[in-house]
Order: sequence, then structure tokens, then C-alpha cells
Amino acid sequence: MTYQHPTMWVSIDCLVFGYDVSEENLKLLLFQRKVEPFAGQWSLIGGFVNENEDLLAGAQRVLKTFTGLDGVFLEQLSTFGKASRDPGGRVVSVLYWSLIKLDSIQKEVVNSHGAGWFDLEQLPELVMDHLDMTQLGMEQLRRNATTTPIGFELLPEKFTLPQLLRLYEGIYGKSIDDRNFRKKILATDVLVRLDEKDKSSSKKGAYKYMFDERKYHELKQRGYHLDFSIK
Amino acid sequence: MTYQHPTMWVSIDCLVFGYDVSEENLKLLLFQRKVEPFAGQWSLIGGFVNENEDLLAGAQRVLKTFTGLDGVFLEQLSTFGKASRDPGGRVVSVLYWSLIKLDSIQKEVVNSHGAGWFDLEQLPELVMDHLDMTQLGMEQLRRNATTTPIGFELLPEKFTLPQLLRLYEGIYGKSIDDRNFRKKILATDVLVRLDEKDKSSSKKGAYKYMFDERKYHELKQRGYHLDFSIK
DNA sequence: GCAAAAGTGTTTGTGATACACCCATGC
DNA sequence: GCATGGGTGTATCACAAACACTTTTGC
Repeated sequence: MTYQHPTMWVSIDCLVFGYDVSEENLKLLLFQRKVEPFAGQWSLIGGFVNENEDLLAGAQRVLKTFTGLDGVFLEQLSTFGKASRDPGGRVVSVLYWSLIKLDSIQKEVVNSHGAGWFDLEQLPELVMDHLDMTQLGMEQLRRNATTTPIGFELLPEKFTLPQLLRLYEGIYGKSIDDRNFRKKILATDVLVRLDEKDKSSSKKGAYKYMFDERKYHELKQRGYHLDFSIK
Repeated sequence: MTYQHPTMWVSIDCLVFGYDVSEENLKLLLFQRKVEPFAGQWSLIGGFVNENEDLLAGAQRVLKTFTGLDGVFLEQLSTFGKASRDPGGRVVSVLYWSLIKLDSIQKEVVNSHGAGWFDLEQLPELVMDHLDMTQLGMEQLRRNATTTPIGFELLPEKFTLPQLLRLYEGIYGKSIDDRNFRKKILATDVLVRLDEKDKSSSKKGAYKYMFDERKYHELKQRGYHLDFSIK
């Protein structure tokens, strides 16, 4: 024992936003807490940090455990440390957030852990300060969506402009002029149009696009910063 | 013991940026670490979180201990938790940052704790990951200065436009066109011109201004957001 | 009267907004 | 041939950037 001070539990909580392209809505991953206090109630996915585990590694482990996913967007958001936040003991929780693409495979993986995807407008009651965490995440999503290309984390690799538009409308909760949106997005020059069309939602079909990560990083290096600000 | 998991030390580190209006430069508050490992080396101000102390309260305590200040800008930035970051044990450190106005009183208070103010361009070697923390703080400062009125935290209550301009030039490390700067700042309508002049740096004298917090909050409520973006 | 800093206006260009029609296709 | 969603262009306005001179006053 090197330091003469109290020690605490350190936990990770992870906000996982998922977007379902076909349903066109944003969802949040929740699971039924297994330990007391609050066992059985809905909570963000989370867990305790292990002895020799970096915080980020802990977050990656938690995410992998519940979703099977590796290597997706995962970033630290904030740390919650009110002394009274957890009646089970002094737990300081580091909040991470992740953005993933929802598809049927993902939904099954998740179900196997007693977890489920909830519409953001219809969340159940959440344990402790997890609602605050969720609100913080929504703000962050809105803030970042105008400034960075996080939106693309939520869409499949190939997507159409109408899909991207509807995602942004979902994030901001308002409608966006499609002509201006196209102009602005294409002007950034980080999208590549493919020779494929997606005909699942119209007879004419919409061109599929891909996000060009290389071009984005070039731009960012040179001091650019994307601004998808809407209205 | 309610949870069957390892516990850790949780510490606060606090980045304190101070601006000296007369010297016209940004400084960072450092102190000589008192405990092993690294005793005697320069470090951010910090301390361990107490048993029943909220994280924010801990940060307030640390800040007060070293500067005597209370009620100034203080915000959580990020949490550092690499397993190997502190050779003295598993310490997860929550980083806060604060912005204060430097004057002669402040400088004396601080000296009494073996602490000192350092020019940002001439920092000594810092302990552990404290240089990363400092860089994160500088980025945050630049990001926020364009978006929120944090700049005013660094200036005395009454200040002149040339002083404000030089502060921004210091933050961004480049020169700013004074005519455009005045126009932009005054257009936001959050500054009130007083009937006083500061003649300390010119014969003509420069009008003193105050930040109108009320107007700023009104604007923010209505969805505005200040944009002092420069160049 | 001159040096030194404070203060002021105009022009130009770029990018945001608002807005309406044609296109391609499956049925 | 028509209904459905996909795609395109233009005019206007507001704001950012570039840029040079006048004002005040202590010495």
C-alpha cells in the first residue's frame, strides 16, 4: 500500500447508441442489472475495472461482452463520482460511448445477455444516474454530428444520401432541406459515390455512397473541420 | 464490502490556467510533488479523493488549497486511467480545469505552497501523464474560446477591448485583425461599455467593458451560441 | 508637433438559406 | 400512365475577411 488514502471501486458504464437503417430510428442498448442493489432493473451496460486493466481496455471489454463487437467507435465521455451515487458502495464510474450499426445479427447477439435495444423516446426507468449519462450522450451526439463525421459510425459501410439525411433528421429531431443537405455534404468531398443503387425504398433507386476516411483525415490534418451544421 | 472487485485510488488533478493582463501571457500553475514516487518534481496541483467526497467537491478542495480561490470556473475535462500511469499504485485520475485571473495577490498565495506559475512555452518536465493533460487543456481552451465566453474568466471584471484581443491572440498563437474582432465581439451584444477609460497603456486611453452574463444566458437559452472564431 | 495606441467603415467574396421542378422506375 | 421517392439549380442574404486612415493625448 503506497498511498495513505481511501480506495474506491472504479466502474465503466457504456452508452451504446445504435441506428437501425430500415426502421430509421436511434436506439439505446440497455440490460437488466445482475447485482444488488437494483438487480433486475434497467441500466447501461457496464462493469468494474480490473486490477491491471487500462480504462479504455475495460470499456472495450464491456462493449465486447455485450455486443460481440471490437474495433468500433468508443470514446470516453465523462466521469460520474458523487459520493452517494451508488448505495452499494463508493463507485466512481467512467462513462464511455459507442456508436454502432444495428442489424439483425446485432440484435440477436445482444438478446443473449438479457439486454435489449430501446427507442430513445421510450426508455424505461434507469438505475442511479444513468439517465443523466444518457442525456449527456445525446447532447454529445448532437454537438459532434455537426463537427465530426460520427454519423457514419451509425450507418452501414454503404449507404444512400436519403438514409444519411434521415439519420441527421433523427439526431436533431427536425427536418432538413434535402437539396441544401446534399450540397453541403458533397462539398466536403468525403463521400464517394458508387456505381450501385439501393432500390429497397424506391423504384428509381438511390446511389450508394461510402465515407472516404482517407480524405477526411487529410482534410483534418490541414486544419479543416467538417461542419454539417443544420439550420 | 458490497462488490467483489478490486478497488483503486482515485485522484484529482487540476489544470489551472492563469492570465496576467499586464504581462499579457498565459500561465500554468504547477507545484513540486510532495510524495513518492516523483517527490520534488513538477506536477499539476492535485490530491486524492476523500471517502465521502463528491468528485467535484474534491476538485474544489484541491483548487482552494493551492490558490485560496472559491467559486471560480472549474470543470471536469477527462479521466486518465492507464494501469501503469502511476508507478506508486493503481491510481485513476480525474482531470479538472480552471481558469483564473492572475494578479499580485494570487501570485503570493500560490508561492506559499511551493507552487509557481509557468509560461506555457517554458514548462519544466512534468510528472507521469501531466504533459498530456496540459495539452488536452490547451486544445480545450482553443476549442471553447471560439464557442463560449470562457475568455472572460481569465480577465478582470473590467477590461478593455485591446486586452481581450491580446488574450485571444495568446490563446490562438496568431494575430487577429482588430477591426474585425471588435465588430464580431460587439455584435454579440454581451459586452457593456463603461464610462471609464484605462490609460495604463496609452495616452488616449481605452474604454473599459464588462461582460454581461445575463444577456449571454438569455442568448444561450434561445439557442444562440457565441462564435468568436478567429480566422 | 509627434509618437503611440485606440477607434472607426467599406468592399468583396463565400457560404447558408429558401425554394420548385424534372427524372427514373415498378406497378 | 401514374405514383413514389431520387435527384438537380438558382437567387438572395448574411456574415467573414481584407484593408487604411483618423482620433486622442501625454510628453
